Amino acid sequence: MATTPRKNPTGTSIADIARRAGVSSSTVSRALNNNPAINITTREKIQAIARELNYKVNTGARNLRLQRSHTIALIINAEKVDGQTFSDPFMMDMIGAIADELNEHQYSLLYSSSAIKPQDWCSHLLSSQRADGVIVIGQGRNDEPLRKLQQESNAVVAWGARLDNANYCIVGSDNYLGGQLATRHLIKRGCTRMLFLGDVEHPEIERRFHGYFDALAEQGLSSREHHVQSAFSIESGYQHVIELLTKGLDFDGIFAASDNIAMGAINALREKGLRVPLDVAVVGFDDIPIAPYFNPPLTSVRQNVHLGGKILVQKVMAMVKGQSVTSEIIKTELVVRSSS
Amino acid sequence: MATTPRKNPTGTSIADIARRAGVSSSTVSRALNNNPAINITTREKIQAIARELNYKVNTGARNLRLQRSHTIALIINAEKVDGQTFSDPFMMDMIGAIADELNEHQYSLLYSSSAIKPQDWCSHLLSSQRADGVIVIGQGRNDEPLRKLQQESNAVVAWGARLDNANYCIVGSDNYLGGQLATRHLIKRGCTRMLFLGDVEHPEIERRFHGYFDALAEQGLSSREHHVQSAFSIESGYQHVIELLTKGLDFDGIFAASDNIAMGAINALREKGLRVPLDVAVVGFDDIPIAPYFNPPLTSVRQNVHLGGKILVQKVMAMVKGQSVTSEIIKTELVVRSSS
DNA sequence: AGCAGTATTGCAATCGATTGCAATACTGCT
DNA sequence: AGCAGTATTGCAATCGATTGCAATACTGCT
Repeated sequence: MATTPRKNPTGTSIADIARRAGVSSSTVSRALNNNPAINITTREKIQAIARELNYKVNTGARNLRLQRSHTIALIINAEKVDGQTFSDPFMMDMIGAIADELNEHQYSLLYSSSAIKPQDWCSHLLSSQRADGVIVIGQGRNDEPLRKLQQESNAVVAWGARLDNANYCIVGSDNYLGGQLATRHLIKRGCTRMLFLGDVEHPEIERRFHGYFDALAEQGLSSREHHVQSAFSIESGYQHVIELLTKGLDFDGIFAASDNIAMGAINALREKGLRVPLDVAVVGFDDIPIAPYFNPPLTSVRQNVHLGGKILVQKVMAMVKGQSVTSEIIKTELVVRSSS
Repeated sequence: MATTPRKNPTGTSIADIARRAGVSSSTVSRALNNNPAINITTREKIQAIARELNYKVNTGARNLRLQRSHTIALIINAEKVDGQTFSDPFMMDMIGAIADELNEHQYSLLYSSSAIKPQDWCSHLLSSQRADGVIVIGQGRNDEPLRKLQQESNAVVAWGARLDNANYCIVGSDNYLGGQLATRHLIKRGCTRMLFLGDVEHPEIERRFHGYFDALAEQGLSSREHHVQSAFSIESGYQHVIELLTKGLDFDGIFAASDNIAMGAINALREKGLRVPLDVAVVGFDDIPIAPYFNPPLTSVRQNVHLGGKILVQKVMAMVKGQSVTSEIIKTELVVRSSS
């Protein structure tokens, strides 16, 4: 079945309504904006005509005149694996939360995956006046592009971890606390030879590692191996643990930097005949929707994604309005299940 | 740390370059568009100045003049569960694929979650000239809003199942085939008392059910229970199976309309002491990234999400260009793992 | 030098909505 | 009737980029 396109009659413009109502477009514009300067009778007549003609304001034209875009850009700053877009339920939740909150503010959401090169962020979004502000999810291994973006714009908020030389506003989970909670829990469960799985080049992961490291130190313990370069994917968690076990590394507790990594790790452990949590206890991070339904149900550090999305939007909106804004860290909590 | 906003100097405009170069803005515009009517020397001089001033075209203004938006709107048409945004790895992959493909075409992606009411789709996106075309993921229980959208616009593509009275372009997986493949596989595995989990009010699910139903009929089998109203969530799969088992329903095979449902179902089975696949074999749909890492690894019908995203974009772009376009069904394949 | 013919450039309008200011219409009063 | 004062409305410019058409500059020729 072929869907043959018809020419879209470009819709109704203010000029059309003006002609129909026998007034000037200024009057129509004011009437539609409910400007009390316009006589109530005229106003209602014009509004009726607008309804009848199914008039919808041309957002582009209005934004041009008003020198704003009424749009926030969202950049998912995550590297792609094998040309495949990074896929994490955590992201989906975050995007949803942001979209809903922007909707509350009557703002549009311009979505950009990492397909746009960081050096083009500015040109693509801000300089070309496409967005009033930018939300970036993830700082990446190097936050240089983010700092540059902030320099050229006045409304950038990133989801990530607080960095010393960051000039942009950061909203993120208390990753350090999360790392501590997870590790203390593993210690309490009797683990003594612990493994951290994650790529500490990512600031957020580094904070998680730091909390983990300090919690171990509290008890005079040290980490078996920590600099495991692991992306956020299930596959990488699996691969790394297989490798480590093949090398004969001995451990009884794993703190994984994400639930995806944790799930991959558990698969590797199972494959090598190790039981979770009996032989190795595992704690993840994120508490994605599937965590309680994994086998074994995953102990995880919960990030409050919906609150995070909401705050990200509120910060960026405040900056757009010219208000001054501070970074914010959101509490994390440990959700204990059977994997530990 | 407070991030104090500075006023954004609105960037450089063509007029600025014109002043600087001592020419008219027409000349600048033409030079920047590499119009050969402009002397090559002038052209290069102007381009150099533009680079120096870090000029970026104002997309809004250009689009207004050119009567286009160079933007495609993406609507995730999925109901929310408990006010939480629908979250499925499948969606994330799809969004990523669409974003990447649009990026190839130099188009922007305007994202709208289901927070916008369907009756507002048109006003929000098309009438207000915000998007040249619309991609809708999911037809929902009732595709009336979609049909209306198509009527008012000339570029709507939906991801879903072919419906008789649909006037819009549809791209989707071969759900019927998927249902058949899954069911024939279960039959071959020796299942005779089969259960379908899914909400057949959704056209896509209905197709899956139909394939399932017909495959059963081929062997003279019938479905134990089919009209299980199950959303796409893990929780609902879990809940339904718990209820059915509590009612004492007896079955040895499950075809779940999504991997999420399948994973929930498996949890319920396990909780009730049933083994997968020994007591009950389970097949899901989607083949989300976690499927092979679930325990047991999930047999599932794979949807080619990346191809799907690509085709969705190509269709909508073709329609925007005024070309005529046909609906398209993408092959599905069964990926057999240990859950069956 | 003068002219036709081409090469370059600029004027002015346009896309649609908004708004400061001026113009007009109306009101109520003496 | 005439006037001040208020209530309504419209003119014209503006946001920034683009483009048809006209104007100007230049080229090469006799």
